[in-house]
Amino acid sequence: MYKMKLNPEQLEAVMTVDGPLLVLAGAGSGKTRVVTQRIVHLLETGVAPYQILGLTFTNKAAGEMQERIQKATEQRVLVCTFHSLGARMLRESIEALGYSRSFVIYDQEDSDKLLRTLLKERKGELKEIRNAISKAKNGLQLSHEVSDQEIDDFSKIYGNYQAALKECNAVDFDDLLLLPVRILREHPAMLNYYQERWTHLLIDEYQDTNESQYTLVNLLVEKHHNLCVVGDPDQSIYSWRGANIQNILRFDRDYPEAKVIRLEQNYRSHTHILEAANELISFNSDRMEKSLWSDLGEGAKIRRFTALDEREEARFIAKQIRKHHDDYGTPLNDMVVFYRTNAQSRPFEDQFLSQQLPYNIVGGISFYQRREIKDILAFLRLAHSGSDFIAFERTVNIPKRGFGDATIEKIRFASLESRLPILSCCQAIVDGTSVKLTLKIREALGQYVSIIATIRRVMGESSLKETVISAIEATGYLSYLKEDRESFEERKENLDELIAKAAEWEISTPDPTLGAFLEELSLKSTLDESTNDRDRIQLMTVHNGKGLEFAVVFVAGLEEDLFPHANARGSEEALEEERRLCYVGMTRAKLHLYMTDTRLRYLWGMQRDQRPSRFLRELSPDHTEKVLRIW
DNA sequence: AGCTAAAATGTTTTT
DNA sequence: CATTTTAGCT
Repeated sequence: MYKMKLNPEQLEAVMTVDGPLLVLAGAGSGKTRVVTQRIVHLLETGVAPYQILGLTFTNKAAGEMQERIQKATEQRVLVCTFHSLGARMLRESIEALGYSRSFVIYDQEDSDKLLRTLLKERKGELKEIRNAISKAKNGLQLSHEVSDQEIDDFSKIYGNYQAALKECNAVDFDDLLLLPVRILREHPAMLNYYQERWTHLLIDEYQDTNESQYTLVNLLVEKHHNLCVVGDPDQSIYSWRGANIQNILRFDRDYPEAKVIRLEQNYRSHTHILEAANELISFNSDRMEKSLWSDLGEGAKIRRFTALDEREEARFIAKQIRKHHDDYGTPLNDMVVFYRTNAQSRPFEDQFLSQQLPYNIVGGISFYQRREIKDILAFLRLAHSGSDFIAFERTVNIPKRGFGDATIEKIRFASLESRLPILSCCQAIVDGTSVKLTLKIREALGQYVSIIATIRRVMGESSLKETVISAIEATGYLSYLKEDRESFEERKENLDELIAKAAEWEISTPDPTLGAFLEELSLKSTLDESTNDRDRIQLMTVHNGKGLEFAVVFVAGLEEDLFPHANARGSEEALEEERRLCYVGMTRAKLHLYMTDTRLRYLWGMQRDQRPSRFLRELSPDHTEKVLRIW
């Protein structure tokens, strides 16, 4: 009966269960409903829940979809991100590549630290090299397959980095995609196993998949061809992360028997907003034509405002928010301020704070990237794996025990030479069976090793919550934090929150091991943490707004060199991506859309004259109205 | 080894 | 300008 609410195209997408299917789903075309109901329908036709695999862009989207399916059918289907899928596959099969099952996942900070110890005198090139390695991995190139053209000894550095990761029994984010592909390619039996395990795949946001994700999917569906991909080429905004828009554009060539369905009715926005967005995106030349339409009525025109500076811009937006909230009763959490760069959030925070408007910033520094959280997690990681050099380096001198760079280097070399994992090597040094270090250092190291041993003991005997607490207590971490009285309270609160999260997770998870907990935390994105349940205005980058919708949307900072960003200058391709980004921002709006720019803006430490974004000129006056300074 | 102060460096977007 | 890295001093 739920199927009656669907339009004919949506219904066809839901009912097509066999063979490859491409759903070109324009903004607001009811994509989520179609995807969810298609899975529900698959279950109804007799596909077992464990044979279905849904892949989404964020954990949050995955969780929501899983929940909806469960509500409708009382069955649980695996829906996760590509990176979680990779982690899951590696957890089962990584031994085929010579790693141990207790591997840890390095985030960018960890990876950078590792790379830095390898680079030594060349650390000026760190970013360049890190990006090159990431690009190579996303393109599925191994170290012996890359050339040294751009960076001296690149192949060697890449190889060393990969070897060092393995030495630490760690994988980086890109490995979560690359290594599963290697397993499938190098081990036919495993390929066969996974192909039979997941017979029906469904992929959301297909326009933002990269080469390794594309290959992973193609390997998995090679046998059954039951693949449904959903996406919108006009919303492809992650090419800088290796996403290849061609993956969706060439789908019908990859699968000639594919059915293609276009969802072009928009159920979200009124026509002024929608047509202005259509107009804007039509300035892009390299795209698949489509015509989104809506029958929700004309609605309000887009309101344009040019402020003197970023403070006035924030004041204007705060005023409009007040108006919508107080006069029209729009809940605060149904309004959003979008900006191009995270740094732009400052003036809004200042303004909202002084006006006492509750707000919520999505993105920026994640809870799990805070120093105190990473410190404690590093202790836990070392207790878990024993090989994690980066976790060792981070924790060995917390609290201060007199370890400096030189000593840590010595221990690292000892570990490499003896081929002992870093923790066993420390034990050997304490026992006197490895390199000789001063008595003072040996005693300090002994203290450290026994702390890790304590955590390990609690880990074996007690709950996860107790393990986290033991990591905080055995290390004397709180007194270490007290050294900085300024930040102590806040950091302590964060640690309490970590304990609470551990306790909560432990209850809601079937097999709550420390390893699984650490894995989940490393895959958590800033987006996944945000809760929209309290009534607060949402502040976020346009990138973070993908997939969301709001009654009232503000797109701020529409100025040349900011949006579009200066880095896109001169590249038609990059400029088109900026335009798609602007399109994504605009199409989030249901009822009201405001677009603002400023004449003056503090940027890179100085005040600069700003010119209005070319995107503003690309909107026809039919759909816009100027708001003057007489609010 | 560890602190403080000066200097450099960099700001797009993030799983 | 704001944060991070380095140098120089103890």
